Amino acid sequence: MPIKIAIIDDKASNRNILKDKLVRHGHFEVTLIAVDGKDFMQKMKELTTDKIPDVALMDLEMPNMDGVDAIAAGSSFFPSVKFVVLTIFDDEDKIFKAIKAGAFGYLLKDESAENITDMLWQMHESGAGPISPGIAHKILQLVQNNDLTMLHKPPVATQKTFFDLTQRENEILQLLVKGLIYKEIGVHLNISPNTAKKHVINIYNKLHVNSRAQALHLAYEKGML
Amino acid sequence: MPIKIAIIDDKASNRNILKDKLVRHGHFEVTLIAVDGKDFMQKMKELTTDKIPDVALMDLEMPNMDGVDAIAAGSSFFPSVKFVVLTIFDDEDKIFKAIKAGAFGYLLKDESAENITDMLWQMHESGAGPISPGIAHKILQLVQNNDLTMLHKPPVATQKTFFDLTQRENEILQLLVKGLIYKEIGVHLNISPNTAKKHVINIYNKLHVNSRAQALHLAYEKGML
DNA sequence: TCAAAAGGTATCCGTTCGGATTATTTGTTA
DNA sequence: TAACAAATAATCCGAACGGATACCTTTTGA
Repeated sequence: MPIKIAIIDDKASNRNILKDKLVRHGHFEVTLIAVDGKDFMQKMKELTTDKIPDVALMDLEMPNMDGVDAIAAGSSFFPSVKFVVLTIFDDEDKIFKAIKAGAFGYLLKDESAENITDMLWQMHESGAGPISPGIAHKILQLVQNNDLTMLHKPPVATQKTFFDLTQRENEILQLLVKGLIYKEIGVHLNISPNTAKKHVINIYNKLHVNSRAQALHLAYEKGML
Repeated sequence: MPIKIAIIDDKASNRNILKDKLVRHGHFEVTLIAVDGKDFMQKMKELTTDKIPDVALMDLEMPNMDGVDAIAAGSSFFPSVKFVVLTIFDDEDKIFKAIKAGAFGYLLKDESAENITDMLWQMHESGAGPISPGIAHKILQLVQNNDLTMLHKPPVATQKTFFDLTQRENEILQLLVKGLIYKEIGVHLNISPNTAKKHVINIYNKLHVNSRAQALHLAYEKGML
């Protein structure tokens, strides 16, 4: 049984070349191709079970919904999918955000095509997430330097990792989680229920969801509380 | 100029085989061999400047002074030396401790000799610490779950059935959590949306709540997922 | 200083939800 | 077998929600 792959990249040539390399390998089957995170989430919802990918190769910088957000949302809603970043970016910030969002691997695009397919195959064999050597090194340094220590005792910027909710929106998210209705949120914050609603809708847009339940799901899964 | 290597391992056969492989490669020169951490520190102090190793291949479990302590001490006193763990242990605890102690790389002994020499050479070329794929994967997971891994706090005894939800009700709760609406729940379970709704209302009654958000809140807080 | 970003308010509309009620069918167990 | 829990299903109603849109004020950053 071939490994089912999803490719998410806003650049057509990237998508095509990658798909080519994968199918040529023989053990891979590309079951989903998307041009950005939003497109990916959309298409995932419409897939039949047998087409749900084992692996999602995710670019990072994309319009509408970037890779980090897509991984955060995707790994919550489709936990069986292994999200592997495939990008040209190797800065610690992006690496860190992607990992915290739920990335299972992180590959650089300057890796040779053979290396990429090999590492994906290795992942299937060993169960270990594929990571480019240079990235592995940076992750190690991340652990070494107290970039992690700040996470032991969350100072301020802990949940600012993704989705960039504003101060107010975070406040309101906390109340949403408790199950308050608009009217009650309004009372708690001394604002109109209409305003509360406006904020909530804004939150939905940022999280790329469209109901309380979905928002709470994401919030809990990604530790935004 | 060859890369100067130190080998620290309490097992003679390991030391010899490794040394053999390295010298055979041609680019390496073994300038120090020690049987444990203490021996390593001792011998380092007596080395002439031109013999100070570039890399120290450090086993972990050793008498007198183990690898972690040796890395901690060694990286303090000899900051120019890159300490690379070479061991059979791949548990997160050892990995984490070694990294915090100052390890620059982490290789597993089940790596082939060619791989090890290759990765050491790569390190010299790229400046990135050599890390076995399986280890890289675990480090990534360490970053991902560091709040759990580091401050491992077993919450409460496993609860299973808190509010005596029936089988079906639990199924439906799972779907509720994902943000499905009645119609969708019906489709997923091949039942009428009305029935789905009935179940949900029943769940609310058992949990003593009256909205999806509140139900999810309880479900997450009480670990019913 | 001037344009964005963030926060606040309101209204309209169709959909979904939560609650209550009633009823049939299928197991289980006393 | 009688009683009961669980699952299934339908209907009615008012409340709440989600989405779009338009407008205003305050804060902030280039």
